[in-house]
Amino acid sequence: MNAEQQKYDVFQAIADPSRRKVLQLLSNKNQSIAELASHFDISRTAVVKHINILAEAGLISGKKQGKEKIYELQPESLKELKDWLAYFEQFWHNKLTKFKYVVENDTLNNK
Amino acid sequence: MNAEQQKYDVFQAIADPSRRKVLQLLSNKNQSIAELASHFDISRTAVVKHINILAEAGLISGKKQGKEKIYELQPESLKELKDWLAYFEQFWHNKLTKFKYVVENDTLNNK
DNA sequence: TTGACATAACACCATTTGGTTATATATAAT
DNA sequence: ATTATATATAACCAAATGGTGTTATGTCAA
Repeated sequence: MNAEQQKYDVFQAIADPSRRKVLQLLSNKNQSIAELASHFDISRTAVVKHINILAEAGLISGKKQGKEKIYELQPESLKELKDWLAYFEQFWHNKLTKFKYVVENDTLNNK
Repeated sequence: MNAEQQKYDVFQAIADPSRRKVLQLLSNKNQSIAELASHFDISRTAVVKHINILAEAGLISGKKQGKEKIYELQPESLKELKDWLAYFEQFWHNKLTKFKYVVENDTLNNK
Protein backbone atom coordinates (compact mmCIF):
# COMPACT_ATOMS: atom_id res chain seq x y z
CA MET A 1 0.00 0.00 0.00
CA ASN A 2 2.31 2.71 -1.20
CA ALA A 3 1.23 6.00 0.34
CA GLU A 4 1.23 7.52 -3.17
CA GLN A 5 2.73 10.84 -2.17
CA GLN A 6 1.27 13.31 -4.62
CA LYS A 7 4.22 15.48 -5.47
CA TYR A 8 2.36 18.02 -7.58
CA ASP A 9 -0.86 19.74 -6.62
CA VAL A 10 -3.11 21.89 -8.77
CA PHE A 11 -1.44 25.14 -7.73
CA GLN A 12 1.97 23.96 -8.78
CA ALA A 13 0.65 22.30 -11.91
CA ILE A 14 -0.80 25.50 -13.34
CA ALA A 15 2.20 27.62 -12.36
CA ASP A 16 4.08 26.81 -15.55
CA PRO A 17 3.09 28.51 -18.83
CA SER A 18 3.76 25.40 -20.89
CA ARG A 19 1.43 23.39 -18.70
CA ARG A 20 -1.29 26.01 -18.97
CA LYS A 21 -0.85 25.81 -22.71
CA VAL A 22 -1.35 22.03 -22.60
CA LEU A 23 -4.60 22.56 -20.72
CA GLN A 24 -5.69 25.13 -23.25
CA LEU A 25 -4.88 22.80 -26.14
CA LEU A 26 -6.80 19.95 -24.52
CA SER A 27 -9.77 22.22 -23.91
CA ASN A 28 -9.97 22.54 -27.67
CA LYS A 29 -9.79 18.82 -28.36
CA ASN A 30 -8.50 15.55 -26.97
CA GLN A 31 -5.18 14.70 -28.55
CA SER A 32 -2.10 12.55 -28.50
CA ILE A 33 1.28 13.39 -27.05
CA ALA A 34 2.69 13.87 -30.54
CA GLU A 35 -0.03 16.30 -31.49
CA LEU A 36 0.34 18.23 -28.26
CA ALA A 37 4.11 18.38 -28.63
CA SER A 38 3.79 19.74 -32.17
CA HIS A 39 2.58 23.02 -30.66
CA PHE A 40 5.75 23.54 -28.62
CA ASP A 41 9.30 24.53 -29.40
CA ILE A 42 10.71 22.35 -26.64
CA SER A 43 11.46 18.64 -27.05
CA ARG A 44 8.76 15.99 -26.94
CA THR A 45 10.35 14.56 -23.80
CA ALA A 46 9.99 17.92 -22.08
CA VAL A 47 6.33 18.10 -23.08
CA VAL A 48 5.76 14.60 -21.73
CA LYS A 49 7.16 15.69 -18.39
CA HIS A 50 4.67 18.53 -18.24
CA ILE A 51 1.90 16.15 -19.23
CA ASN A 52 2.84 13.77 -16.43
CA ILE A 53 2.77 16.57 -13.89
CA LEU A 54 -0.67 17.65 -15.04
CA ALA A 55 -1.90 14.06 -14.89
CA GLU A 56 -0.48 13.66 -11.39
CA ALA A 57 -2.41 16.73 -10.30
CA GLY A 58 -5.55 15.18 -11.77
CA LEU A 59 -6.03 17.92 -14.35
CA ILE A 60 -5.80 15.62 -17.35
CA SER A 61 -5.99 11.90 -18.01
CA GLY A 62 -4.70 9.76 -20.85
CA LYS A 63 -5.65 6.40 -22.28
CA LYS A 64 -3.73 4.26 -24.69
CA GLN A 65 -5.39 3.84 -28.07
CA GLY A 66 -3.29 1.64 -30.30
CA LYS A 67 0.17 3.12 -30.34
CA GLU A 68 -1.05 6.55 -29.37
CA LYS A 69 -1.94 7.87 -25.96
CA ILE A 70 -4.85 10.27 -26.09
CA TYR A 71 -5.12 12.89 -23.37
CA GLU A 72 -8.28 14.52 -22.15
CA LEU A 73 -8.93 17.54 -19.94
CA GLN A 74 -10.23 16.79 -16.43
CA PRO A 75 -11.45 20.24 -15.43
CA GLU A 76 -13.22 19.13 -12.22
CA SER A 77 -9.85 19.14 -10.50
CA LEU A 78 -9.87 22.91 -10.80
CA LYS A 79 -12.51 23.01 -8.09
CA GLU A 80 -9.84 23.27 -5.44
CA LEU A 81 -8.57 26.40 -7.14
CA LYS A 82 -12.07 27.77 -7.53
CA ASP A 83 -12.79 27.34 -3.83
CA TRP A 84 -9.51 28.96 -2.89
CA LEU A 85 -10.26 31.91 -5.15
CA ALA A 86 -13.81 32.26 -3.86
CA TYR A 87 -12.46 32.89 -0.39
CA PHE A 88 -10.35 35.81 -1.58
CA GLU A 89 -13.02 37.21 -3.85
CA GLN A 90 -14.93 38.04 -0.72
CA PHE A 91 -12.17 40.51 0.25
CA TRP A 92 -11.85 41.74 -3.28
CA HIS A 93 -15.50 42.76 -3.40
CA ASN A 94 -15.35 44.25 0.08
CA LYS A 95 -12.49 46.42 -1.02
CA LEU A 96 -14.30 47.63 -4.11
CA THR A 97 -17.34 48.44 -2.00
CA LYS A 98 -15.22 50.41 0.42
CA PHE A 99 -13.65 52.32 -2.45
CA LYS A 100 -17.07 53.06 -3.92
CA TYR A 101 -18.19 54.38 -0.55
CA VAL A 102 -15.23 56.73 -0.28
CA VAL A 103 -15.83 58.14 -3.75
CA GLU A 104 -19.54 58.67 -3.21
CA ASN A 105 -18.91 60.49 0.05
CA ASP A 106 -16.02 62.52 -1.26
CA THR A 107 -17.66 65.93 -0.93
CA LEU A 108 -18.52 65.22 2.67
CA ASN A 109 -14.86 64.76 3.42
CA ASN A 110 -13.95 68.20 2.05
CA LYS A 111 -15.27 70.02 5.09
CA MET B 1 13.90 53.23 -18.19
CA ASN B 2 14.45 49.72 -16.97
CA ALA B 3 12.00 47.37 -18.66
CA GLU B 4 11.04 46.08 -15.19
CA GLN B 5 10.94 42.43 -16.15
CA GLN B 6 8.34 40.95 -13.85
CA LYS B 7 9.89 37.68 -12.83
CA TYR B 8 6.94 36.34 -10.88
CA ASP B 9 3.36 36.29 -12.09
CA VAL B 10 0.24 35.47 -10.11
CA PHE B 11 0.28 31.80 -11.10
CA GLN B 12 3.78 31.30 -9.80
CA ALA B 13 3.17 33.42 -6.74
CA ILE B 14 0.33 31.28 -5.45
CA ALA B 15 2.08 28.01 -6.26
CA ASP B 16 3.91 27.93 -2.94
CA PRO B 17 2.03 26.94 0.25
CA SER B 18 3.93 29.45 2.40
CA ARG B 19 2.92 32.25 0.08
CA ARG B 20 -0.72 31.18 0.13
CA LYS B 21 -0.47 31.22 3.89
CA VAL B 22 0.84 34.80 3.80
CA LEU B 23 -2.17 35.79 1.70
CA GLN B 24 -4.48 34.06 4.13
CA LEU B 25 -2.88 35.82 7.09
CA LEU B 26 -3.17 39.20 5.38
CA SER B 27 -6.82 38.54 4.56
CA ASN B 28 -7.35 38.41 8.29
CA LYS B 29 -5.55 41.67 9.02
CA ASN B 30 -2.80 43.95 7.76
CA GLN B 31 0.43 43.22 9.55
CA SER B 32 4.16 43.70 9.72
CA ILE B 33 6.88 41.39 8.50
CA ALA B 34 7.68 40.38 12.06
CA GLU B 35 4.10 39.50 12.81
CA LEU B 36 3.74 37.55 9.59
CA ALA B 37 6.97 35.68 10.21
CA SER B 38 5.85 34.69 13.70
CA HIS B 39 3.36 32.30 12.10
CA PHE B 40 6.03 30.34 10.27
CA ASP B 41 8.65 27.83 11.25
CA ILE B 42 11.07 29.04 8.61
CA SER B 43 13.44 31.97 9.08
CA ARG B 44 12.34 35.58 8.85
CA THR B 45 14.62 36.01 5.83
CA ALA B 46 12.80 33.21 4.05
CA VAL B 47 9.42 34.75 4.81
CA VAL B 48 10.62 38.10 3.47
CA LYS B 49 11.57 36.43 0.20
CA HIS B 50 8.06 35.06 -0.13
CA ILE B 51 6.64 38.47 0.71
CA ASN B 52 8.74 40.08 -1.99
CA ILE B 53 7.54 37.57 -4.56
CA LEU B 54 3.92 38.23 -3.64
CA ALA B 55 4.51 41.99 -3.85
CA GLU B 56 6.17 41.60 -7.24
CA ALA B 57 3.10 39.75 -8.49
CA GLY B 58 0.94 42.60 -7.19
CA LEU B 59 -0.91 40.44 -4.70
CA ILE B 60 0.18 42.44 -1.67
CA SER B 61 1.67 45.86 -0.98
CA GLY B 62 3.60 47.24 1.96
CA LYS B 63 4.18 50.70 3.33
CA LYS B 64 6.74 51.77 5.87
CA GLN B 65 5.27 52.96 9.15
CA GLY B 66 8.00 54.01 11.52
CA LYS B 67 10.38 51.12 11.81
CA GLU B 68 7.79 48.60 10.71
CA LYS B 69 6.58 47.74 7.25
CA ILE B 70 2.90 46.96 7.17
CA TYR B 71 1.65 44.69 4.41
CA GLU B 72 -1.83 44.65 2.97
CA LEU B 73 -3.66 42.22 0.70
CA GLN B 74 -4.25 43.42 -2.87
CA PRO B 75 -6.86 40.91 -3.99
CA GLU B 76 -7.70 42.63 -7.28
CA SER B 77 -4.61 41.04 -8.78
CA LEU B 78 -6.37 37.71 -8.53
CA LYS B 79 -8.58 38.78 -11.41
CA GLU B 80 -6.15 37.28 -13.89
CA LEU B 81 -6.56 33.96 -12.15
CA LYS B 82 -10.31 34.34 -12.00
CA ASP B 83 -10.51 34.99 -15.73
CA TRP B 84 -8.28 32.04 -16.47
CA LEU B 85 -10.44 29.80 -14.32
CA ALA B 86 -13.68 31.10 -15.84
CA TYR B 87 -12.54 29.88 -19.24
CA PHE B 88 -12.08 26.34 -17.96
CA GLU B 89 -15.23 26.32 -15.90
CA GLN B 90 -17.09 26.45 -19.15
CA PHE B 91 -15.71 22.99 -20.00
CA TRP B 92 -16.22 21.81 -16.49
CA HIS B 93 -19.94 22.56 -16.63
CA ASN B 94 -20.24 21.16 -20.14
CA LYS B 95 -18.77 17.94 -18.90
CA LEU B 96 -21.15 17.75 -15.98
CA THR B 97 -24.02 18.41 -18.35
CA LYS B 98 -22.87 15.66 -20.66
CA PHE B 99 -22.60 13.29 -17.76
CA LYS B 100 -26.09 14.22 -16.61
CA TYR B 101 -27.37 13.56 -20.10
CA VAL B 102 -25.83 10.09 -20.20
CA VAL B 103 -27.31 9.17 -16.83
CA GLU B 104 -30.78 10.41 -17.71
CA ASN B 105 -30.78 8.47 -20.96
CA ASP B 106 -29.25 5.37 -19.49
CA THR B 107 -32.24 3.06 -20.05
CA LEU B 108 -32.34 4.07 -23.72
CA ASN B 109 -28.82 2.76 -24.14
CA ASN B 110 -29.73 -0.68 -22.81
CA LYS B 111 -31.41 -1.71 -26.01
C1' DT C 1 24.41 58.72 22.35
C1' DT C 2 23.60 54.35 23.26
C1' DG C 3 20.93 50.37 22.92
C1' DA C 4 17.15 47.80 21.18
C1' DC C 5 14.37 46.55 17.49
C1' DA C 6 12.56 45.95 12.55
C1' DT C 7 13.84 45.54 8.17
C1' DA C 8 17.22 45.28 4.25
C1' DA C 9 20.93 43.38 1.82
C1' DC C 10 24.47 39.71 1.16
C1' DA C 11 26.66 35.51 0.42
C1' DC C 12 26.02 30.87 0.47
C1' DC C 13 23.91 26.05 -0.13
C1' DA C 14 20.98 21.71 -1.31
C1' DT C 15 17.28 20.36 -3.93
C1' DT C 16 14.00 20.92 -7.49
C1' DT C 17 12.82 22.25 -11.99
C1' DG C 18 12.73 22.47 -16.83
C1' DG C 19 15.27 21.25 -20.22
C1' DT C 20 18.46 18.09 -23.09
C1' DT C 21 20.00 13.54 -25.69
C1' DA C 22 20.13 8.65 -26.09
C1' DT C 23 18.13 4.18 -25.68
C1' DA C 24 14.32 0.81 -25.15
C1' DT C 25 9.73 -0.94 -25.87
C1' DA C 26 5.21 -1.52 -28.02
C1' DT C 27 2.15 -1.27 -32.01
C1' DA C 28 1.05 -0.81 -37.07
C1' DA C 29 1.87 -1.33 -41.72
C1' DT C 30 4.42 -3.29 -45.69
C1' DA D 1 10.00 -10.42 -40.56
C1' DT D 2 11.18 -5.64 -41.15
C1' DT D 3 10.59 -1.12 -40.77
C1' DA D 4 8.39 3.01 -39.28
C1' DT D 5 5.96 5.32 -35.70
C1' DA D 6 4.48 6.63 -30.80
C1' DT D 7 5.49 6.47 -26.38
C1' DA D 8 8.46 5.31 -22.25
C1' DT D 9 12.52 5.45 -19.60
C1' DA D 10 17.04 6.78 -18.15
C1' DA D 11 21.05 9.67 -17.48
C1' DC D 12 22.50 14.02 -17.44
C1' DC D 13 22.82 19.33 -16.89
C1' DA D 14 22.23 24.49 -15.90
C1' DA D 15 19.43 27.50 -13.67
C1' DA D 16 15.90 28.58 -10.46
C1' DT D 17 13.94 27.87 -5.93
C1' DG D 18 13.48 27.76 -1.08
C1' DG D 19 16.08 27.74 2.50
C1' DT D 20 20.13 29.24 5.75
C1' DG D 21 23.21 32.61 8.55
C1' DT D 22 25.63 37.11 8.78
C1' DT D 23 26.05 41.83 8.33
C1' DA D 24 24.27 46.55 7.36
C1' DT D 25 20.90 50.28 7.89
C1' DG D 26 17.20 52.97 9.70
C1' DT D 27 14.20 54.28 13.63
C1' DC D 28 12.49 54.65 18.28
C1' DA D 29 13.27 55.11 23.29
C1' DA D 30 16.09 55.70 27.42
